[in-house]
Amino acid sequence: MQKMKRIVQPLLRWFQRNARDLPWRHHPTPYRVWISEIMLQQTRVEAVKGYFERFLKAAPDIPSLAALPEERLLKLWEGLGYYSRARNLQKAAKVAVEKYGGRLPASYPELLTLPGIGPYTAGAIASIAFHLPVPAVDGNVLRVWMRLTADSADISDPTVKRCVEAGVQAILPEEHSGDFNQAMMELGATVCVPNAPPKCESCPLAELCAAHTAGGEQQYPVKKPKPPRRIEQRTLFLLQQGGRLALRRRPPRGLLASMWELPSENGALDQRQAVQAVRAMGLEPVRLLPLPPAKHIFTHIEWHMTGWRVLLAPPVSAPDLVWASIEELRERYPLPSAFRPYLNAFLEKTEQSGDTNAYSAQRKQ
DNA sequence: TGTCCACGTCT
DNA sequence: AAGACGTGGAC
Repeated sequence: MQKMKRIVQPLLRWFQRNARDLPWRHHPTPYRVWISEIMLQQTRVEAVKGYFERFLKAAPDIPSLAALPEERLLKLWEGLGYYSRARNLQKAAKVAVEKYGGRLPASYPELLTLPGIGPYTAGAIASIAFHLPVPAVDGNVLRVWMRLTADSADISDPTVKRCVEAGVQAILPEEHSGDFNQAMMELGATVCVPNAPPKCESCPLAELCAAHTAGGEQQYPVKKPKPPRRIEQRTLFLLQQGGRLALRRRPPRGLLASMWELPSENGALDQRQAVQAVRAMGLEPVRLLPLPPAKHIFTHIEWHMTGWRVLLAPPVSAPDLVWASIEELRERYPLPSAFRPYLNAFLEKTEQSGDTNAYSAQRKQ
């Protein structure tokens, strides 16, 4: 498959002229490349842009990342999703401090041992930051490669990815491995896009592309359909008292681990059941007002939510809850996006006038 | 509305 | 090997 060697020069030249100007490309130090690559796992460039610089400011180097309090760390990650990425980032930072003198190790196999760094990310850091000749095959590269070779193997199969890694390894330009890997990903993100239609008119590799010359770009890549999501009914409570809102910490494992949430119960509770549930938390409801239903879609679950706004009789004592002010909702407690519709309902009722805070700003976008 | 991106990593 | 783990935007 040395034939694929012909893509190298046109691709590198195309990348030189068409690389997007992205914040993490400015000073591609190992630390910056690492943070950006973890943020970019399963996450679009546009979503990461708003997080990268703020994160770097809060944790400018590996020791400061290792020392960040967990709540601050998760707050910096709030809204990005896959929160275990943030925890693994910090675990790896601690390993780097203890084992590698506060730096990332400059070798692919050592990078692979760090939490949160798998084959793709190890390849990306090794090639982009350390200029080592290692492939970095992500979903973009896989799609580009399968189209270039008109290969109808199922990319859900892990062995197929290993074949593509071997193929890239065989043609990788030793002196420009990082640029080559980035160029493949950039082409996949901006030209050889998923779904209809890839922009073959502006592709530097169109004439070398087996799928294109056969007129069938869109048949690739082939992959297994995903299993359907399961639907869960949840009832959320907006427990209000003196302008503050009750929050609860989620368990440290599983869905939205260690994030904060609105107190909630399984099932769609009617008013009578909701009163019982609130009493079971150690609180005395004065009035319950229904809130509109909302839906949140995770990869594998759909939450169908109903909500109750609950006015409480003081004094109030519930051991598992904290009472957060608007300021603390914004600055302190990491809250996943799933709760935003109901947090907004609280803020709309609580805000004095049209002032701006983090959530009302997000709401207006 | 629903489907896809989104192989990325961990378990 | 296959399921868990978020989010938002494009179409």
